[in-house]
Amino acid sequence: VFSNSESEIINLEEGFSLQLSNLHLKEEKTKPNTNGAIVKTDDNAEKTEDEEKEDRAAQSLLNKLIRSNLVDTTNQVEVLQRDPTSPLYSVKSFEELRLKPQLLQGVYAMGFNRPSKIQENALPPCFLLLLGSAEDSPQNLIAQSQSGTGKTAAFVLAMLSRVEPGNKYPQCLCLSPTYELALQTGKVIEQMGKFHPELRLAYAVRGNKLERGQKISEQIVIGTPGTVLDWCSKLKFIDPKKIKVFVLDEADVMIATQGHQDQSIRIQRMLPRDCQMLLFSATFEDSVWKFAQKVVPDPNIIKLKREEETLDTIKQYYVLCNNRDEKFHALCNIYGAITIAQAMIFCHTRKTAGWLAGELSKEGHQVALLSGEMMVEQRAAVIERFREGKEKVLVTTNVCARGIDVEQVSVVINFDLPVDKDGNPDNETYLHRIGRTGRFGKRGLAVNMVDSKHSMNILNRIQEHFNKKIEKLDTDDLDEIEKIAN
DNA sequence: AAAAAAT
Repeated sequence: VFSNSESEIINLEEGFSLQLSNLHLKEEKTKPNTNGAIVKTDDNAEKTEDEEKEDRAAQSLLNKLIRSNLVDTTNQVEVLQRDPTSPLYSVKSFEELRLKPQLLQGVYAMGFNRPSKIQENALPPCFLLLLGSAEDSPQNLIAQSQSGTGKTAAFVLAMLSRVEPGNKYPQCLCLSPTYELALQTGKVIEQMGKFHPELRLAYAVRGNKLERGQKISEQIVIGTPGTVLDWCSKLKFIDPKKIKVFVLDEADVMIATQGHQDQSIRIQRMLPRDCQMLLFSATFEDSVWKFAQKVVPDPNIIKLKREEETLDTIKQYYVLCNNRDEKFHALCNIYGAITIAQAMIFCHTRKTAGWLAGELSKEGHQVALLSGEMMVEQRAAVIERFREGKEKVLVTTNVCARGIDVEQVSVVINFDLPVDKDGNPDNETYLHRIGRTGRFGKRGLAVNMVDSKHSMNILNRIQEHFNKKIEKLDTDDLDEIEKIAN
């Protein structure tokens, strides 16, 4: 089915009927682990050179064809089942899930042909009933997998498959850490569910005001913690007892003490006992991981290991300066190089972000600013312009550190290094920030601006944590920068 | 420190 001829490629694009069986002929081998975990490893050992060459050609073509993570080069998935004796499901096609035709149509219309690695493993526990398992209740899940591996589509599919469009009340609830991410995920839900005529989505976000006493008729709700909590409790727009699926996107921040723990847990306590809980994130710091297992009853656990690879596609540099003004001038020097595609510049505070955007404008560089202190209407407009490519450079805070998916972003600049409230390096945020680039296996560039001995020390600790060299960059050497940016 | 918020 797969071929290099152009006519066939066009057919594939139009019909979305691509069969990828050729790429995954090898059966996966599973071997039991000491603590009941199953570690699956793709075995490529007996492939001939020709086969490998064919695989490589096929993969590069596919990547060009379809903007998705169809071909996942991940080599290790760790699955820890709630019941280690039950069979280990792993779906190789969306058909196996026996989705409603309207939903399958939505999946294919988005350009997904075959489940990504995380989807292969994460979907079965969400679909046990459909797969004809003896299990009667939907299973809970904690899933960790790197940026751009298809987490969003996995939990959106889980929600859409369980929703009953005929029932005009909220049945699925998804929480996002920020306004912008809620909008983005909402778009995915809308796209994937667009062939279900009756299906509606409500946005429980800042600025979305409803009349008192009103009830929400939409079957799915996506929102940010504060608004969702209000809608469930004092405003009573949502009856939390009727929620069947509860999703925490960027789950680690959603349950972290320094994050949205209070509100998320208060919402969770209002849900019925048999409500399915799905936690997804690219990172789970140790203490948060323990807490997750405490709040999610009998979870299935999926970990997808690809940290090295993520960092392989993203080149990391640092620029040595003595103070904030020097950082600003260094940034001006590389502005031309970073605007070849799109760039995101992260600052520690809203104030710095505002200042930096102002200074860059004064120098005649066009930049957009996005931070949490802005009005929601303005925030929606800015992120939209950035998505459309009307803005090339976005100066922002940690509000955009996670989840924001703009394909053209090829450079991430840490104008300030990510640190937590105690001033220690924030490794999780670092990985999330630089994960805004290098998406879909593309190459990405991260530049860290260092302005003191203290921040150099923080950078060194980040470098040690990921065990990955961060090289020095001379911002006066424009040739070198252009070369890297290209 | 940022984010969340009909406070």
